[in-house]
Amino acid sequence: MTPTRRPTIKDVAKAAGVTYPTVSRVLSNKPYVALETKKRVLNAISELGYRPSAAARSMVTQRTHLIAMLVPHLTDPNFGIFFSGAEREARQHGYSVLVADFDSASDNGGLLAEHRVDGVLVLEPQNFHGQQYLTELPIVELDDAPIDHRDGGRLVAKHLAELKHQNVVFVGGPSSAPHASGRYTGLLETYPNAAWLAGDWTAESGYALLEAALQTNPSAIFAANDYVALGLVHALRNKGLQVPRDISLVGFDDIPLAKHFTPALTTVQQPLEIQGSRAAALLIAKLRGQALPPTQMITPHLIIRESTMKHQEVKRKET
Amino acid sequence: MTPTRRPTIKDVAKAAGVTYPTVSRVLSNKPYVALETKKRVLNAISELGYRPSAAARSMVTQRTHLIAMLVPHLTDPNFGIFFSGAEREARQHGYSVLVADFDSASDNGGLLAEHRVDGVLVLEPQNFHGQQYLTELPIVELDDAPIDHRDGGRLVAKHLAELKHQNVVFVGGPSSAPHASGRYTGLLETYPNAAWLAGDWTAESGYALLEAALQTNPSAIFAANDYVALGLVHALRNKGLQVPRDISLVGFDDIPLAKHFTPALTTVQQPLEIQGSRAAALLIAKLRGQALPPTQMITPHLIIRESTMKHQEVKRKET
DNA sequence: CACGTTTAGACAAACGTTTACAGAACTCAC
DNA sequence: GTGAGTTCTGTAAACGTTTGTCTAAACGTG
Repeated sequence: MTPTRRPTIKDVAKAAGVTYPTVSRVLSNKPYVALETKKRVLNAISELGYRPSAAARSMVTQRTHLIAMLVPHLTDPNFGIFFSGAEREARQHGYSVLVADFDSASDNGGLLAEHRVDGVLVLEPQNFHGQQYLTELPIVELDDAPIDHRDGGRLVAKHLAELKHQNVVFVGGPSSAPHASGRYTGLLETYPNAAWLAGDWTAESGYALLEAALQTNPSAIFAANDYVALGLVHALRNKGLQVPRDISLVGFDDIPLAKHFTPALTTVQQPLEIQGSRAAALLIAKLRGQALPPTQMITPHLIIRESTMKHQEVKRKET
Repeated sequence: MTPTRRPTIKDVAKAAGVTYPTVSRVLSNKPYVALETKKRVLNAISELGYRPSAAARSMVTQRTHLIAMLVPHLTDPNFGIFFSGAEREARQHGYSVLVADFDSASDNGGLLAEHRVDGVLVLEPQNFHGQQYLTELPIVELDDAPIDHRDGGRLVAKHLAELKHQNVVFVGGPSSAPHASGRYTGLLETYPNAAWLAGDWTAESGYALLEAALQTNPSAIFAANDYVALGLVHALRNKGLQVPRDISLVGFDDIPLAKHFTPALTTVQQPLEIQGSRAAALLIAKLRGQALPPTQMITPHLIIRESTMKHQEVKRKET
C-alpha cells in the first residue's frame, strides 16, 4: 500500500521538468523565470494539488504566518464576533489565527511559543499577565482600533437628556476597564453627578447591582452593556418595577438578541466585527514593517427602542 | 545590535556540554540518558528559556499537532462554548486549534492545508462542502460526542404533559439539522400530532414563525433553542399574548441569559462545553491511533423557570 | 567577431529538529 | 583477562523549503 504522501516541491519540479528552486521562484513570484516555464510549473502544481509546507517554509524564512489571539474567556459571547473579523482579515493576508484564553496562555502558553507565532492580538491587556515570550512579540491590543466609547456615552446622555431624565446612574463593568470608563465619562459630560456602580459585564452583575443603583433614586439607568441591562430588567421586575414606565434603561453593544428583549432594548450599536478586522490589519502591517495607518475611531450609533421613554414628573404611584 | 535569536537545541547542547541529539532525547523522554546528563540538560533548557520549534519538529515527524475546527459561522454565540471545551482539551494533549468558518475554509482553506493540520473537527458537517484535502484527513464531527437531543425532547414533553398541555407545536431549527429533529422526535413520543414549523436557529426565525405556529392553536410552544424562544416571546407580546398565562414556552440550551429573560425561560440545559472537549478528545485518540472510547451520550437536564405553567382549561378571555 | 550584459536555471547551503546507526565505556560472569 | 551485554553518547542523514552564488545561453554593441 502506498501511503500517498503529499506532493512536495520536488514532485512538482519533476513533473514540470525543472529543478525545485525554480518552482520556488514561481511560487514567490520572483523575477527571471521564463513565461513558458512558469506556465508548465503552474500546471504541474494544480495537477498534483501541491500546497507548499508552511513548516518547511518557516524554517528558512523565520516567520510562521501565525498570529495568536488572546482573550480573557472563550465563552464570552462577544469573543466570536471579534474573532470573526480578525480571522477574515488575517486569512486574506495569508495569516492564520491561533486562539487561547488567558488561563491557557499563561500556564501552557508554551504551545504558542513552540509554534513561533509572529505576533499577538490581545483583548483586555490590562488583565493579561502571561508568558514573557508573548509580550515581547509585536503586539496589538484590540483597542488600538478603538471604538469611541466616550462618544457612545455621549449619545446615551443626549438621548436621556432629551427625555428629561435628570438623575442617571451607570451600572456594571469593572472600573479597571477603559471600555466602561469611556462610556461613563461620556455620560458625565451631561450628568456630572451620575454615580457608577461597578461590577462586571454579566447579567448576574446587573441583577445584583440593582438594589444599590436604586439608592441613587434614578429615573434612568445606563447599563455598561446589554447583558447587564438584561439582569437589571430581571431585578426590576422582581421588585415590581417596569421598564420604561417606572425607569428607563439603556444598554450597550446591540447584541442580536437586544431587539427581542422585553422591552426591546435601547442601546448603542458598536461594530465589533469591524474592530476585530481593523486590529488584525494593524498587527499585520506591523509585522510587515509597514507604516501604521493613522488610528481612526470607529463611531457607535444609538438604537432607540422601547426601554426608554420620557420621564414622568409624577412620582411612582403609591399603592 | 544583536537581534536576540531564540535559542535552539544546539545552544542548549553547548550550555549543557553535550551534543544536540542528546538534548532531543531528553526532550522526548527517550530511555538511555544518564540521570546526571538529564539534569544538566534540563537546567540549561530552563536557563535559556528554550522551547523547541514546532516547525522543525514537524518537518521530520510529519505531524504538526495542529487541528482545524470548522464552524458554519464564527459569530454564532454557541461557537465560543464549543471551542472553549475543545481548545482546553486539545491544549492539554499538546495540540493547538486553528479555527475557520465554512466560507473561508472553502475559498481559502489552502491555509489549513499549508499548515498541514493533523485532523479536523467539524460542527455541522451536513452543511460543509469544502476542500477535498480537509475531508480526507482524520475527521470528527461534534456529534460524535453526542448530546441526547431526543431525550431532551422527551423531558420537555413530560413536563408539558404534567402541566396538562394537550396541543404543542415545535418551532424553529432547519429540518436538515439532526439536533432539531432529535428534539422534535422526543416530543413526538408524547405528542404524536405535534407540528414542526422549521426555520433556523435565530430569534428572528422565532419571531417570524409565530403567526404560523398559532394556526395550530397550541397551548404550549417548544422552541428549537433559546434564541428562537426569545423571538417567540417578542412576537407574542406584539400580539398581546402573555407567556406563560396565555401560552407556555420551553427553550433549549439554557444560554446564560435565559434565566434573565422575561419571563425566565424554562429550557433544557445541555453542556456544550463538555461536548466540545469530548469531541476533541475523540479526535486526538483517533490521531494517535488509540482505540476510540465507546460513544457515550451526554444527558441533558430540564430547567424549570417561569415560562411554563399549568394549562388553563378556560379559553383565552374574550375581551 | 569578441565581449559585456542580461536572462534563465542549476547547485548547494541553511533553517532546527528527530532518529537510525555506530561506537565507547562500563559491568559482569566465566 | 576476555567476551558479551548494557548503558550512554556522538555522527550523520533526512524532512521541504528559500535564497545566494555560479554557470550557461542569448542578445546587443562596437
